[in-house]
Amino acid sequence: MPLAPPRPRLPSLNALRAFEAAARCESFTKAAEELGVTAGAVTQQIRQLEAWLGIRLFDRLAQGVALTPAARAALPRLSRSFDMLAHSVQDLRAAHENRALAIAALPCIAQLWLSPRLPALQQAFPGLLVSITAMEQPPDLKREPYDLALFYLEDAPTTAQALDPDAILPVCAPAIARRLENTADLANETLLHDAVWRDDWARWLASAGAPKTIDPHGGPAFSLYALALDAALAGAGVLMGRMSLIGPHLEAGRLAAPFEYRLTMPDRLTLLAPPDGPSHPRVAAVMEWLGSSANSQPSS
Amino acid sequence: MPLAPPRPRLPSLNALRAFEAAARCESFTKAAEELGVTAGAVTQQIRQLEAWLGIRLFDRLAQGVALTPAARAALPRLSRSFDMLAHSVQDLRAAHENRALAIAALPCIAQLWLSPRLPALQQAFPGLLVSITAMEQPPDLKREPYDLALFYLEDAPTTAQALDPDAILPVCAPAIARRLENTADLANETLLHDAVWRDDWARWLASAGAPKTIDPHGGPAFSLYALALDAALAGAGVLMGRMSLIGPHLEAGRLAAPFEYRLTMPDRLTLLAPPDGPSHPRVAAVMEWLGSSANSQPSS
DNA sequence: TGACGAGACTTAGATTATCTCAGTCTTGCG
DNA sequence: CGCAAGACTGAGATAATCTAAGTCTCGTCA
Repeated sequence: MPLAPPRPRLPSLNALRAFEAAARCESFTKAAEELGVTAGAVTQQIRQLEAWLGIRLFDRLAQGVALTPAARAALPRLSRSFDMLAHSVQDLRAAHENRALAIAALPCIAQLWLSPRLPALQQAFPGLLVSITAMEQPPDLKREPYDLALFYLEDAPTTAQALDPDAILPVCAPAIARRLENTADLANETLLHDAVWRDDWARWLASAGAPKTIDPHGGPAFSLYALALDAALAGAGVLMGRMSLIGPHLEAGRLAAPFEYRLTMPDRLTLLAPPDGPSHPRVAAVMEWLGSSANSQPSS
Repeated sequence: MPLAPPRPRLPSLNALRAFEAAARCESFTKAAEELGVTAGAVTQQIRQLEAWLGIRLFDRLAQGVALTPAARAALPRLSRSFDMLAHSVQDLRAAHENRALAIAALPCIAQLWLSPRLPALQQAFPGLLVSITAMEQPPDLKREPYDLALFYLEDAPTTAQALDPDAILPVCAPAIARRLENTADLANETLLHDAVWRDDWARWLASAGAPKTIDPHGGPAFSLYALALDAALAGAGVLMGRMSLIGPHLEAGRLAAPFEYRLTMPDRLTLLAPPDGPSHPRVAAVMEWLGSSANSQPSS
């Protein structure tokens, strides 16, 4: 007795993923960002899912969306499903012999902290392949396929290893440093900023007791810290430097610190590993190596 | 420090689903059938996933495929992920007020057993919406969105309710029955078969001690039991009838049973509910009602 | 009170992803 | 040796998904 009409099946998996993200973020815009698509795409996916289910999942408010009770009730299990799915994929990836150790890092950390250490890392772990991906926000290591993440964090989760506290202080080309005697002299200099850390100058100036007449937000802001650093090296102004990032330049004399005062920061360079145990055979060893390498500044 | 290149994300969810099905079935062809696509589509999805992961998931043998150890190791968690995903969707569907009770059934059960009971069911449960989907194989109720399934099964799981044992016996139009005195007379009659139950005549004839000269596989086979039944009602031959399906016709005299002997079958009509508890508020009551309605044959 | 901004919606059209189809290849089996 | 089963391939069709650009609604702020 055959007769097999295409059975009604699950809704589109992509629509479910969009819903999960939107529900977790409570925002279509944020979900779209997370998924790497436009908000309109999320709108359509959610609508499609609502049509399939025959129920409303979000209440559309003027300002954003709100989960319906039914959607809220189903969310935890749905999220756990995607967590488990991602975990399964990690299992599969783990089978890849000698695969690259995937590191996610803040762009400035990738360029200025990790990159200089790579030669020594390669020497310490012969044959190790490393892939580095720069991103602004720490990835969800339960979900995304990275073996290690390097970010500045104030509160490190238990699976993480936070390095020694970091400090900031003004740095500049030696020629500029020579004409700076006290913080008031900064009024005549160009202050260089990183776009994300725009407040660092204000914090340092306040903490150092500098005259309030200095505009802590004047001067150019760079979208990449490395660009701001290049500008400082070229003598274009005074940069608020992070010791962990500009230490080697200070030691080598390419940069000078006109003022002694260092402001210790609450966020520390942190090594994060996936919560479900190391996903790459050498993660633990590499983490330990990187942790101890933090004290011995790389040469050059 | 922006700069956000599209991050590497999870592999295609559809590819994962295809892999899960293929791995579970250990066959691309069966997986394709389950997913309702062609085998070529599965081939391509698996290849895409293998390329993404950088590992081989199946060993291609001349005759079919074999899971690699890595794939086999990851399968259980992956399957559970999809189970949980489906479960989440059920949660969402459950929020739909007054939604239809989705019943999956063997086509012959849907047409000949369930259909005649629907009027009384509607009367017993006013306002209840019912949707019926016919299919050859019981759906995986962990995965597919049905609230109730009706199939002939030998071993019912604990969540199921098996009805009284069923029996088969030859039935035909009364005019034909009058010229049949003993089983040997069947040699001169056309035997009607259901394509799926092609062996039922052989089992009954052997059990009834009929002459071995009768060819138990002669005569036309119908792809739908209801078609074979129509042929029998029209006097085209003798059908091996299931009591649960042709009972009303016997009672009404439209069909006659030329021989007394009934062979009790090992598979019984079984009501299956999803393992995670009733997904529809009235499932339990409907199951009970259907179970007790089995004894009271519907009229007409 | 009115301009603005945030956030979601809509539609058309473009872009991808996915599927089918038809033919091929290999191998086990009669 | 021919056939059947099961998987592969590549081209082309189809369907799913995304983007883009313009709307709409409401808060917020001047």
